[in-house]
Amino acid sequence: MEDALTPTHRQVPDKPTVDGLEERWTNQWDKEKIYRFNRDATRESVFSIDTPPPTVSGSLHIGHVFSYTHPDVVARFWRMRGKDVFYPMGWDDNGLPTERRVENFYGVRCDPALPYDPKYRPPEKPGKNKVSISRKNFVELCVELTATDEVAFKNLWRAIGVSVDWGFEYSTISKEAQTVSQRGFLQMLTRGEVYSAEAPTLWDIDFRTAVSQAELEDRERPGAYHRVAFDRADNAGTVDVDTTRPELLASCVALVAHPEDERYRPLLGTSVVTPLFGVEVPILAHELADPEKGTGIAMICTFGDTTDVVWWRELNLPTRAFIGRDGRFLPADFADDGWSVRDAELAQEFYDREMLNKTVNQARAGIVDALRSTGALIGDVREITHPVKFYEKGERPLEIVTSRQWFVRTLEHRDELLARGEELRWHPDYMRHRYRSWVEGLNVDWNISRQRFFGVPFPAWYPVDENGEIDFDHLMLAHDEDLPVDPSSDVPAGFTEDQRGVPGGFVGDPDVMDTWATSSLSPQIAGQWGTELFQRVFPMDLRPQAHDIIRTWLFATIVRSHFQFDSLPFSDTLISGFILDPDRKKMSKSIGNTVTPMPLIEQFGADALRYWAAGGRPGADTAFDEGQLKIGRRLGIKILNASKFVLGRLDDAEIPAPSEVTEPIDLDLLAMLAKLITAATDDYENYDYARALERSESFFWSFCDDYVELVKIRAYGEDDTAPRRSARATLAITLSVLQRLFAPIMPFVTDEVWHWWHQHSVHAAPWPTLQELPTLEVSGAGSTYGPVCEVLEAIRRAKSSAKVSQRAEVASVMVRAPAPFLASVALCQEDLMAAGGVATLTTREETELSVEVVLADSQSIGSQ
RNA sequence: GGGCGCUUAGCUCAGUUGGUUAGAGCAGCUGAUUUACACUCAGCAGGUCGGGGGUUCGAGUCCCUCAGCGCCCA
Repeated sequence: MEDALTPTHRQVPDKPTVDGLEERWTNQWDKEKIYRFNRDATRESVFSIDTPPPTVSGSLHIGHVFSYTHPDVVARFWRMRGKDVFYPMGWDDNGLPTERRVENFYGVRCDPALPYDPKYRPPEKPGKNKVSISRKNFVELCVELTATDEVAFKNLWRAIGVSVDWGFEYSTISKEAQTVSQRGFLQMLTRGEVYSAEAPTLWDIDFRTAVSQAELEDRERPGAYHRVAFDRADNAGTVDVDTTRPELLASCVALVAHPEDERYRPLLGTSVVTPLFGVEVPILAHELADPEKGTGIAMICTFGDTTDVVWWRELNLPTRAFIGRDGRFLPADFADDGWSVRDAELAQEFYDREMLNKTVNQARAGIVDALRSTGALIGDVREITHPVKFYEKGERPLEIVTSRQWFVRTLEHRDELLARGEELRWHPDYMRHRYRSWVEGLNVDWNISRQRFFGVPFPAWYPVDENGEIDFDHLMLAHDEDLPVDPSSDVPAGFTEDQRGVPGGFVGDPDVMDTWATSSLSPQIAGQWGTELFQRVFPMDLRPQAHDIIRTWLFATIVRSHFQFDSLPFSDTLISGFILDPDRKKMSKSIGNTVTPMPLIEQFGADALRYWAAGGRPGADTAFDEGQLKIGRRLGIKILNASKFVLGRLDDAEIPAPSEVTEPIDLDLLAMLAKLITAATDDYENYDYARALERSESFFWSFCDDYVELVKIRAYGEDDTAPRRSARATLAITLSVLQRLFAPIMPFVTDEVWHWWHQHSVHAAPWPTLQELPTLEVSGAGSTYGPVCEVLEAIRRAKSSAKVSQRAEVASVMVRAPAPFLASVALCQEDLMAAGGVATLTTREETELSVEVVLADSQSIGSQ
């Protein structure tokens, strides 16, 4: 500890500059391996960070600088506090965003039916029409492109001084991540936490994949209410139903009204007949039916939306799902036993003519015409705007199709998951509400299978029976020691490749895992689950992330850790806000208001960007402000110059010890410094780096402008006197502390100035403590400094209003004030007179404070 | 519809448990200027703390209510 703080030399450049510090110190840190994790560390001494792996297929923007600076600042603080900081870095490269980027970048499309071409190269420029290539070729291109993307990301991370240990770099498509992911899956399966089922699934008809509840978003879309008359089965009249989706009439399995709704109560338990198809369906009651909506009675179809799924499940209704994976209507058989249909032949004929193979929109047009001509459509169609569920990356409304998917049981663990959310420490605390309302609102289990290509495959195969049918009930799983496996090229135990897809043989599970199913294991991947490392770093200390992925990444990570380890995956989470453009709009590629960071680093310096980022408090959306970059740059320059000034004059002798601080003003400054250390340390421990910065910054500017000005004549005088030694010791101590307080936020400039008088990096130096200071009475801190500065200000004000130089001579100063104030001034009288160029200073005890300043060669100027 | 956050100087934001005259930076204005720093320094000006009501000796801060903005969930 002591050694790292003891100055070894003084070597101050003539013209210090903040330009070029990034490359110099980044290289030096690499060389000295400052950020390398100590693998022998015990869990107690470790501070581990569950770094967010960014989506590398996205574009780099200023938001990355913002959100990655925050955990880095925290990491640097704890490193200086003596923790063994485990700070890995990952890249999230699997998943749909990468597939889309590859499709557009190369002009290709994956067709799993095509054979692999080992010599395939994509066209130089993407053509107008996408070229179909095999799955393996497609995946190879994904791997290739993400590798170059990752280099660009890594360059930025290094440029802004993110202090990760690059020895722990991972990517979510790597073999290691796939192994962890498949192992996690197999163990969930063993414990019964995951299941596969043929079930209603949220489905994007363009991407041809299932999506999960977390990937939904509502979009306002035009729609129309159609009032449709259903004949009562007893012919006692009609029941009118408003619907926005008349094309689902064939899938109608019931009508539903609220149990308390007097209008429909008498009808509960009776039946109606669907128009056009003549299918008899019951009228049922359910709380979710909204009496205010339309006529107050709704059609339940399998499946128009997620409410239909709830009704279908809770009311035990039959399934008549006809929308296929391409969004077109599938064949229906009205002669089937499950139907209670008046005239099956007529229904079949109508369906086959107006519905079969049609898109949703085409079928709707046909149905509406037919309803109108039969008189079942009541009144006019009423156009409305209503929220429609979309896949967040999709372009057309989601459909709900029935398909076989893998689900994680989240619903039945809702209460435990809510409790985990309460257990977690959130910064800021109010972000816990986001998690709670998400978990409370879950209505389907977490679907983790995607019908896509670039992802982690499910380590499973199914037997094919003698008739060529897939037997989903007799799953064949990979063995742990064989992981990772790809069931599309690997073969299950006891089979050979030539048995693939033939009767009596097998097929591999065709799907890949949702990207969150892998990234939710980031602590296991980064911490190398299964090795000795894992016990040293898990559960992690900190999960930093943005608030938009609380319902996905944070939630999913908690689910996995709760199941696997019966614990939280991390004790604290630090939620960062979004970056807004200067007009306070969210930055996004589509609006075109994103800001590219690299040119800003060149213009202002990485420290300036970090300064701006560190000003954003946890959770607060922050506007991008170039003005803040200028101020950050200015602060960096000031740190250089102040350090140069202090150290440049201390190069001819030893720096006096703390015990040699004897002058009251010096002791008072150190008392204030002690308060600053305590407060800033407290701020950092509570993840309030912004406040720590603010305190340090304001102390630093006062130190430069007031304290240094006050003592510079005493400190740099000719004779080696006790007052001179007192000032020199104070300057050295304060500078040392301030350089370290700024180090987490401005790592480049602080390491530059630290090396002017120390051998090793400031980032390996200990965090400042009160033990470094002389013994002090802290409670009255500022009682001398404050009054002295007030008099100094009065002198400056007098000079400023007389429009003369601050160096102008002052003939006399008269201070009138209460006794304690005068006593403080007296303690620092010589410094004050020297700093102000004052010839004579007199005091008089009075209740009101006033300072009278008489400039040399001038009129008396009074001021208060 | 439910929830969360925000609303303080022209702009960006601090303001810890209610307690002197509400702070900072930027921008503006007035000046200074060779001995650390023009990427500087000093000074000035600028606010009925979103509106209304309440609790209190005392409210930017606590309570109620209204309005606007943003986000989350349904």
